[in-house]
Amino acid sequence: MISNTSQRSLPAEYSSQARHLVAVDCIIFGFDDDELKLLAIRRQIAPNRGDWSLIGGFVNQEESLHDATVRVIKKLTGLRRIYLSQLYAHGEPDRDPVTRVLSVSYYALIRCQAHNQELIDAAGARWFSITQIPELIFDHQQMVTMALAELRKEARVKPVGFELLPQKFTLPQLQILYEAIYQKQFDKRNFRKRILQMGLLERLDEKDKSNSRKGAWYYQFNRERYRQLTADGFYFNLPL
Amino acid sequence: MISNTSQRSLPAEYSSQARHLVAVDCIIFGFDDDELKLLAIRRQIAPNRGDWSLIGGFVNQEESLHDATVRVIKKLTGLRRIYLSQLYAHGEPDRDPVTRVLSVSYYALIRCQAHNQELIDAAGARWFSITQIPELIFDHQQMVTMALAELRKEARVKPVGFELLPQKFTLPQLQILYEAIYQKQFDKRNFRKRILQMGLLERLDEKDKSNSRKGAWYYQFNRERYRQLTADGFYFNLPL
DNA sequence: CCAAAAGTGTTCGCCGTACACCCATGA
DNA sequence: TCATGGGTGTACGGCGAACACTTTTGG
Repeated sequence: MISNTSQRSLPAEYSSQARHLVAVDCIIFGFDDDELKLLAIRRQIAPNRGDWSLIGGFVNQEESLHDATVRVIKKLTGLRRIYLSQLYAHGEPDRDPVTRVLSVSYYALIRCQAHNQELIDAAGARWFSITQIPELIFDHQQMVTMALAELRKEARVKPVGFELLPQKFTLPQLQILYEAIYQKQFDKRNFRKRILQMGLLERLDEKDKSNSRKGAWYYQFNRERYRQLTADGFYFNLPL
Repeated sequence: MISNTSQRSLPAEYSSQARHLVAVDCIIFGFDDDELKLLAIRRQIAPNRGDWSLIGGFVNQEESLHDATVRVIKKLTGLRRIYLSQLYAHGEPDRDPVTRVLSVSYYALIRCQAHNQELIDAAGARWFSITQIPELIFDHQQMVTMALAELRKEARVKPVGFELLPQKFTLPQLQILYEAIYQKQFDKRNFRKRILQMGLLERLDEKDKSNSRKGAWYYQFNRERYRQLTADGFYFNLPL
């Protein structure tokens, strides 16, 4: 394929066009200590070096946006195999004060517990409760706001919540997660009824006794069943 | 601001990065002859010159994505002041066979009737019923599919349908529009009930007699009232 | 036996759905 | 007067919302 510097073989309508720096930025959500959290890092390049920033990086010549996002997340945090969804292309010419950089934001959901070790390797990475996010560079705060809105929209109609929990989880845990996402309390009985009615959870023969003497049953999300039902026209739906 | 060719004053972390061609492509919907329609044009540059294509164009150096979209639509069709919403950033390296071009797609809704004259000026532009879309270049067919899905999602929860109708419209017209969007028939009584219950339509003292002897009342959408209600936590909702 | 969290059912009101006839009018 | 499209009301069922007590068990 034609590289950046040898443009002579392109048709004039292509070669005469402006070329742009393109970055990806990633809003990474996790769930821990009964709180929804955001991963931020200290920016590693000037200007604003050391300020809090989303994970991000430039898109290489022959790399898809999705691949760039995966690469950047992997490099800066060690995380891989996480839930990723494109959010928005941010194209204001002055959004980066240095020069024009287009940025495509992605939001990501990860299971904190399964990845803590890897994150320790990421110098400067830190989790913030979404109720206490520090000042972020450029338009990153706006990206977070959009991502949260999107997460709240998605969590009603797609089983994305489970991307934030361990494979085995309890119903009280699940409810606390949803309460953290929506910053709102739900009725225990109604919440359980709705979740279980959908028939997507399997109860395991094991209890989590870390929070009570009685213990709470572990459940797991049945992905296969979800695929089947979806193919039959079923829609995940939590009227919160 | 720093131009494309004089990169020497940028920090090394910026100047060493790949630069990309970035385009916008626009899925323009209209409603006419009781059908939902898509606007396509004959591609004006090689390769694939003359093939059916979405309206699109490259993003200039100091131009936001939104501005680029407005400019491109204006230039190719004469249309302005239309409803625009960003859809997706398409970043596969080989999506354009000539060279890598990132494309950000937007979907647009316009009132056909109000703009027919301008469109006549746009050589090669044509409306296609969404049930009979011709073969489109590159990944444009996929963009249309995404845009349709998005329109169907949005039309349930936001009053976007009115962007496709004249200011004055009748309830039979409105219903036909929704039936065209969802390719599904609705019960007349229930449809009217739901729409009118929301209290967003005002009946005018005028009838459209072009389709029946009795005539159908004209209505108009009350934007101001919609803003008020939305501020109070009201959500537009059509359970179709 | 007590504290602390897990688990469970019922009632009520609203809304979505199905469904069939009268109205107005120009030709 | 009749053909054509415009307009209207009701009954039923299901689901979301509100609500309080029992169960388990480690200390």
